[in-house]
Amino acid sequence: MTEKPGKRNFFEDVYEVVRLIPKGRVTSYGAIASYLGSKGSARMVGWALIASHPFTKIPAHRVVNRVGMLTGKQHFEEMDTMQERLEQDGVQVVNNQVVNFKELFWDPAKELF
DNA sequence: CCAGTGACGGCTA
DNA sequence: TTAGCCGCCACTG
Repeated sequence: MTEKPGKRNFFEDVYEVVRLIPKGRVTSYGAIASYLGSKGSARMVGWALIASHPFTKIPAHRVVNRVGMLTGKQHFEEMDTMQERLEQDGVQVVNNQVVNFKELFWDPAKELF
């Protein structure tokens, strides 16, 4: 996807944060964007994940929107892939929604540094 | 170059 | 309280 120098830094940063997400935990796009400094640009985080999907192997299934809904499941290899992977991590998902999302929520700005 | 879109989030009615 | 609109940033057509 025509990686350009400079902006790619933002992408790499997203990948690193996502990779640091502990198993059984989930985070939101806004939290990552805020941690990167581009708070408000949560969309860019999602875009970065799309771009990284087939190229960079990262637990993108641990990233959901601020409601805990698996909005991006449609972008996975299969729609159920995201939910299955989450259940594999021990995260309960019902109706495309993470159960106890608030408890499983992992904030990089707080937990990470 | 201009307009539309998109794994979102926060604010206002 | 719930529903809808606008805003941020990058990419495609």
